[in-house]
Amino acid sequence: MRPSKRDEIVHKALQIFYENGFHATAMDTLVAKTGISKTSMYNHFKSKEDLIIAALRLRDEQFHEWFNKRIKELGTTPRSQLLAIFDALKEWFAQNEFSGCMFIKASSEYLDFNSPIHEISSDHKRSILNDINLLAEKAGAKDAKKLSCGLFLLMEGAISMAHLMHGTHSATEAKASARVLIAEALDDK
Amino acid sequence: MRPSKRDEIVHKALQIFYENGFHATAMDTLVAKTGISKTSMYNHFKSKEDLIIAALRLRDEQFHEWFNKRIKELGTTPRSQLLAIFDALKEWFAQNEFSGCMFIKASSEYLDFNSPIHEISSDHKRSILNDINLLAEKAGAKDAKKLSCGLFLLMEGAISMAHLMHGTHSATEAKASARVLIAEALDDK
DNA sequence: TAATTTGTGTACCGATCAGTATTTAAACTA
DNA sequence: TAGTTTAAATACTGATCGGTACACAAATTA
Repeated sequence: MRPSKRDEIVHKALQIFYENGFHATAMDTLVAKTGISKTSMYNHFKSKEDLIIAALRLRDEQFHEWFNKRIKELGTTPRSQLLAIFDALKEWFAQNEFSGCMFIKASSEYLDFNSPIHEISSDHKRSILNDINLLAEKAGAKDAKKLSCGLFLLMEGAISMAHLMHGTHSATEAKASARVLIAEALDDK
Repeated sequence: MRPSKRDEIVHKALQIFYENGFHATAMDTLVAKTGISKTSMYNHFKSKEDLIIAALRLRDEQFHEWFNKRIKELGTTPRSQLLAIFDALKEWFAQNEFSGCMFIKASSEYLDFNSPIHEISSDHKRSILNDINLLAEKAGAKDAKKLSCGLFLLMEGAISMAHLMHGTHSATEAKASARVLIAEALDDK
């Protein structure tokens, strides 16, 4: 098995699903836009849902890598890194390919809670929350769980609104509120 | 024109779109589940998109009415009403028909920024933010815009996460952070 | 009662959907 | 070089999609 072909399919499908939606992207569209034959696709994935799942797993990897790397680049201390979350978000929102959170979109289209698509999406969010929680603990928050939940919800709200309102504004607003939450969790004696 | 039939179609379509998704709900499904003939539907709406738009407008009305009413019932002062937002959300999340925000789902499926569906969704969110902002002003926040934006983002994050994680937890967490933001905006001299 | 509007049932349209069969060719492996 | 795996092109399947045509029934209006 040559893994490169499979990877090529997943990478290209991910991009097309992201900008077009899942139901709205037909397998024929994928064939037309990628130049890869349908036979090859069904050789590597037994169904469209399987391909979607693979794309979501790739996205999960990509996002985690980018998120944690960028936060560490934008902030030097755990505390500044907590705030840097929102600088990283702003950069993301500013990209013209930005089109919201892939997992929110996936779970919006596949509403069955038992669907693996829904499961992957919630797992993804849980692990992002976990990343933030580790940062909050390292920063010495008096209630790391409370702080990380607050920052996480601000982040999620900002992502949704950046998509809907089509701008980077929500990142700035989220950062302002994040500053308040961080100050309360770290400054108070 | 008898308006009752049109209303019946919109009300029933709203519910079905909400629990099944937009692309995933075929017009034939609507016919089967409502018992209303397809001819009648296309008599009142010139396309599926038109019906979706009507359903979203109804949802906007319904949500606003419920939201503002429930906040006023759950809180006596502007300040307690700001906090009551999250009690209202918790009630919403606890309903077993709850399946996330209809407008987030709509804009997740119809990704074209120029689509009227996208427009209705962003208008809806803007007016919710406006409702919160009015409350923040009445409460005497030193920076009402900042406070209302923060609470709004917490609310949006909580809605998304309640859907993904399938629980009411996010409302409680959002409320805890909201308390911090409200205290900072109202208590500090 | 006569005319008009509105809803229904049914059958249909061309397009498109996810997925498959078949054949042929190219590329890797032995 | 022979054999095996993988990709490709093409054409197809049955189901379903959004939307329409048509004939008929019920209710409203005049």
